[in-house]
Amino acid sequence: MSVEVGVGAGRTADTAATSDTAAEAFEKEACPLAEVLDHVAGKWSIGVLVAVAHGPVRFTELERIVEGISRRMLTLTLRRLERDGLLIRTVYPTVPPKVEYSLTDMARELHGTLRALTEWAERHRGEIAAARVRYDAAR
Amino acid sequence: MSVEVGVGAGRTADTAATSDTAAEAFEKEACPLAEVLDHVAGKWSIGVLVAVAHGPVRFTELERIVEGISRRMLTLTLRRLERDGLLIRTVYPTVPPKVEYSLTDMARELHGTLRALTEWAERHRGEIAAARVRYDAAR
DNA sequence: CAGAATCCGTGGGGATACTG
DNA sequence: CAGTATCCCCACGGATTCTG
Repeated sequence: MSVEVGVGAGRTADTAATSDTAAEAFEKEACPLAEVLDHVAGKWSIGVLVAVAHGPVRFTELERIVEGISRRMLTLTLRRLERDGLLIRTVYPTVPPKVEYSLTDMARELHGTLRALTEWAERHRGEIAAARVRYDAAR
Repeated sequence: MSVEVGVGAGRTADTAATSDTAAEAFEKEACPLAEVLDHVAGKWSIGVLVAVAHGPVRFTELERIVEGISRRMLTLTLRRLERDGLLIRTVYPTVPPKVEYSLTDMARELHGTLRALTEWAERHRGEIAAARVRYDAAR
C-alpha cells in the first residue's frame, strides 16, 4: 500500500500561507497514522492479525481460516508482521515441521485498538451504504 | 487496496475442524475492519481525511497540504470519500469556481477513533523500528 | 508441513496536457 | 480554480512448481 503521507521537505516560510492549522494537524496526525497502516494494511494483514489473535495458530490453519489467501501471500504477510515485531514465530524442530504464530503484546494492544474501528464500521455500515446509493443515483 | 477478507462461502460441516474460535473471531472481526479500511485505505485517504478535519478546505489547499499527492489522485480520493458519505463537497457558483470540502459527522467520529491508532503508533514507534533492525540483522 | 522460487497479469497510481 | 482525460509503468498479488 505504501501510504507515504510525505512529511514534506519543509516549506519555505514564504510559501506557507493558508490554513496552517490544517497543515499542522496533517503533519502531526497523518504521518503516525500512515505508519500504522503501512504495517497493517495490505489486503491480508488485518485478516491474519485477527486470526492469530486467539492464540497460537499454525501455518496451514491460517491458510484455511483466512479464506482466499494464497500460500505466497500468507508467507509474505507473516514475514512482514514478524519483521515489524507484531508476530512471534515459533518453530518446533519436529518432523514434519511445526510452526506456530502468536501476537506480541504490542500487537495485542493494536488488536484492541482496532476494535474501536470495528464498532465504528458496524455503527455506520448502513449510513455508508445509503450514501453510496445516493451518490450513484445522482449521476 | 481491496482488503477482501473473504467471508467464505460457508465451510461445509466436515471441513470445519481446527481452531474454531480463531475462525469465528476472524469472520466477526476481520470483515467489518476490512470495510473500514476499504474506505479509508489507499495511500492518500487518511492524509486527505486528516487535512480536511480542521474545517472547510479548498481543492488547491489540499493539493499543497497533502504533500506528494497528484492532481489526479486527489480528485479520485475526494470522490471516493464523498461517495462513502465521509466528505461534503460544497460548490460556490462563483467565477473562478470555489469548492470546499468538509467532514461529515460520521467522518469526524472516525477521525476521533483514528486518534487511538495514532497514539498506538507513537507509543510503539521505537519498538517497531527496533524489531525491524533485529529481524534484518538476523539474516 | 511449511515454506521458497519463478512466471505473469492487472490495476493503482504518477506525470502531463487540456478545459469550463 | 478545480477539475477531466490520456498515457504509461511497475509493484502487488495470483497460480504453480519445487524442497528440507
